[in-house]
Amino acid sequence: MKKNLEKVYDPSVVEDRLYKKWLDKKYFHAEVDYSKKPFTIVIPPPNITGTLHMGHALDNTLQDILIRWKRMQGYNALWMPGTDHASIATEVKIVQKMAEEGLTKEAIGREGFLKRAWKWKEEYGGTILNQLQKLGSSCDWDRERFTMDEGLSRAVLEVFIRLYEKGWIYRGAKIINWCPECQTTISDAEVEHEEKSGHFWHIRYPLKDGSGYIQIATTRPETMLGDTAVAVHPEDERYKDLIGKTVILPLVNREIPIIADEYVDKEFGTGVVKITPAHDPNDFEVGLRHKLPQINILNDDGSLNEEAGKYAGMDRYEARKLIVNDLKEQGFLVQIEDHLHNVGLHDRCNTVIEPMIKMQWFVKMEDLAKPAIEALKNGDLRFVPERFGKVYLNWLENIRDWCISRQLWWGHRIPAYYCDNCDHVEISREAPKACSKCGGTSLKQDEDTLDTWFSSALWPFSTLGWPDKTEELDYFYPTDVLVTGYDIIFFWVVRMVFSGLEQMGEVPFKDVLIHGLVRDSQGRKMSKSLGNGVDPLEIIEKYGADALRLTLVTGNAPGNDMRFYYERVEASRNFANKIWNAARFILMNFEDEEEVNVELNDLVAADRWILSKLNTLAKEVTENMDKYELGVAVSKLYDFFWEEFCDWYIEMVKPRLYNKEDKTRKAALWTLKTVLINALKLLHPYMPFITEEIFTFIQDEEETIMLSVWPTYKEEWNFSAEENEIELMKQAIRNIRNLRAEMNVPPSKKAKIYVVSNEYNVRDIFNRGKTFFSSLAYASELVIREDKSGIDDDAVSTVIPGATIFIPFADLVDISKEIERLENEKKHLEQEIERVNKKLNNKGFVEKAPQKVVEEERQKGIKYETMYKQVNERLEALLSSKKQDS
RNA sequence: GGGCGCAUAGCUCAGCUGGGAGAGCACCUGCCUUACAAGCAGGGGGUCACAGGUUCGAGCCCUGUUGCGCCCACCA
Repeated sequence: MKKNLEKVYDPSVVEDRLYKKWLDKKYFHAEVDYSKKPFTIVIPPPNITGTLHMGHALDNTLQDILIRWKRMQGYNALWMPGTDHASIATEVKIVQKMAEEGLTKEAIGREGFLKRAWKWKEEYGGTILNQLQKLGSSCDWDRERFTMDEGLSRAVLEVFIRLYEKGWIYRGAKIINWCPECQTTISDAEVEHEEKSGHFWHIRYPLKDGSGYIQIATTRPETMLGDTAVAVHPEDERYKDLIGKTVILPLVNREIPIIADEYVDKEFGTGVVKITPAHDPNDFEVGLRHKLPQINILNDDGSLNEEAGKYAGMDRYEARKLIVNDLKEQGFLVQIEDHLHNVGLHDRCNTVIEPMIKMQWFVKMEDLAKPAIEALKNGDLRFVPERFGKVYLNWLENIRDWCISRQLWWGHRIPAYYCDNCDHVEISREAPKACSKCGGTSLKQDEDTLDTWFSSALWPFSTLGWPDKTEELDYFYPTDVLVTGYDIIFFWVVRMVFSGLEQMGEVPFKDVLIHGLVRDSQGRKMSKSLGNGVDPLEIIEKYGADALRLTLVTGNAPGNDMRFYYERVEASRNFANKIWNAARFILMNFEDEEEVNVELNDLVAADRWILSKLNTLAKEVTENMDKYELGVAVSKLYDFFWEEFCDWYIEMVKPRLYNKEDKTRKAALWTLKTVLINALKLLHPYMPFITEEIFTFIQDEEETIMLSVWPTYKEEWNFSAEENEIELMKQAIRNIRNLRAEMNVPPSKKAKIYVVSNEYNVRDIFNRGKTFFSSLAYASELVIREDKSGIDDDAVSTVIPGATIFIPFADLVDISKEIERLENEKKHLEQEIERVNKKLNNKGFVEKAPQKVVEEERQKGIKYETMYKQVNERLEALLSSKKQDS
């Protein structure tokens, strides 16, 4: 080592250079290798329309930490990357872009549209992956996949056909969620419920026999145009006699029956419900039970159709106003009540969805859900934190059939072919040449595509080559952990689990690590419309990817939301700066050294202490990471590096480094380098760039820290005696600093320090600590004695277990102030002794608490007793000398 | 209606299986000490939301209460 690092660390330069090196060297690439254990993560594929936001940054930082860590532990670590075609999001985007050119989907046709979409994908689809690289993500880019790749599309086709053949995919006219804006069906999971203030319109429907009226209440009066019955509860005394009678639907003048159904809640509203089977999921069910006609009154764009008579062609809300008005004029409207109710919105465009009956494709969920439920219950699948398992279960246990067809073009087209001649439906991997039933040759493929989540549900195995029997699949599946946000459990996690179990016979991953949302500093969701989003790339540009990554994992427990603060990024950046400077300092001192070969026997107490601390650190950090406690792990690393290593150890060894004659200089250098390298390794998953930059600078023999060996606990580095010794030194130094600070003594003012102890062992410790003790405690000289003879009576003092330390600040110190200080300390010690004694005199504690805890408490008691005696002695001496003075 | 989470220092949050309350930022004091002022040393500040209970011992476990937030659900 001859040169040194640049004075200032510039992440923007270093990060790009290192990432390129990692790519060139193919460090991220994983090949099947049965001699090693695999560790696999599949990325939650970002949408090709996406650009990196804080949520991605968090999600991918967590994954990268895990994958880098496992790679260093010797696993064959594969992080499978790729993107999702995101059918609706992408299609909307492309339609918008076409609109700017004055074009529509219909105008250019399906083929033309898909051509454009693919072109768009080629152009922008990789954007987010490039951005992930800026973050340092160590994905195996050679294996990048896209949900509409040839292979993955084959997987989709295969799954569709298999499920169809099992009878688990079917086509049916059922009530579905329709988005009038996007003009497509959406699944239940895509409907967001929002409480909105609306009205409750009370309307009376006249009885046909002229005997009066029956009063209903509705929040959507326009749907009355599609009413085909009025329902009451079978046991409702008020209406019992009316069951079976007929009412005349106002405005429409349709005769509809009064039926009885348990679905009606007697207590709610008037106890009478209008039944609109075509536009309400419950009414749909009621309609089926009573064989009611279904009258669809809506067009696909949300306007009313010809069934609506004079209201045909009007927008649904416009019609609502008019209908209310007409009802009022004709005397059918009884009252209008303010009412809070849940409105279903499409999560993509916030349009109020309309339930409608349409012929669609569905996945029957019952049999698929069962094994997925079982997998969680029997422990094959585990959520971290565990509570999300309940969310998962709750969803699966109440799941309804999954509507998978979409009236969109961008996606996997449904492999259903309809015979023009006989209406037979042919499900086939390839377009059939002739109808298998009638032999007709004119077949048309279903126009619809599949829900985008249908393909992402297969991601953990489709990316590994399924349906082919590949080595990759055999080796890397099931994956080890899935990292994602809680907002996506229903959409994706659930569907991957049942798909994996069904197609592969095994869970797609063992653990699901759930994280929360990154919010703005005020706790609001980051959103485009609010404009409060923080761009991760700007943060990386300004502070470095390491700083961003560190910020995102620090002080956060799994599953909890976090707020984003610039101050916290600065703190992270400062830590990177600290690491850099520590390394620079160490290198500086190596400048004239060719090689440092040291044995453990050569190490002094301070060296052993830090080594021992490092040893414990490696153990604890690994344990924390095993439990996905990344935030805890990283804060331990932070504290160790900054406090123990920089603030204490480096300061302790400075005198040894500066003295070229010092026989322990080499030991210090060796220890500095050893601790630094191991700390860098432990930090590498969190801060990959700066650790790599320093590591490769120091280590000539290894070309990357990425593939270096993860530090483990070594019995020979366990030095508990030296740990205690140095902790005692630290306490002495801290006490002296306190004294000086309390008396406002400037650091430039050095002072003679006396250590008085009647214990040989303690004096020995101070003797060994002389070198650094003097510099850290601002001592001009350190005198170690057996008794206090010859020390000025007005010297200030401080007490540590086994020793009293005196500083003769004769002219700086006010004796009465010193007495006050000692009295405070005495009081404090009295309190401590009392607390300890209380515990030790408590029979319950001594008998029931673990031996270790009791013993610890005894030791504390002994320690405080000694200190108390020392303080008291000091105090009495001062008091008597004060008397003499006066 | 059901489920879940949160309530700890001025702010934002950690606190792992119960064993003497922590961090970052902010604030106050003193230092440009030859790695780092993006720094060093020191300091103030908390009946861990409230009320019960279990325990030798509770921020942590149990019950209830209050406040905030989230998710699910077909009261029209």
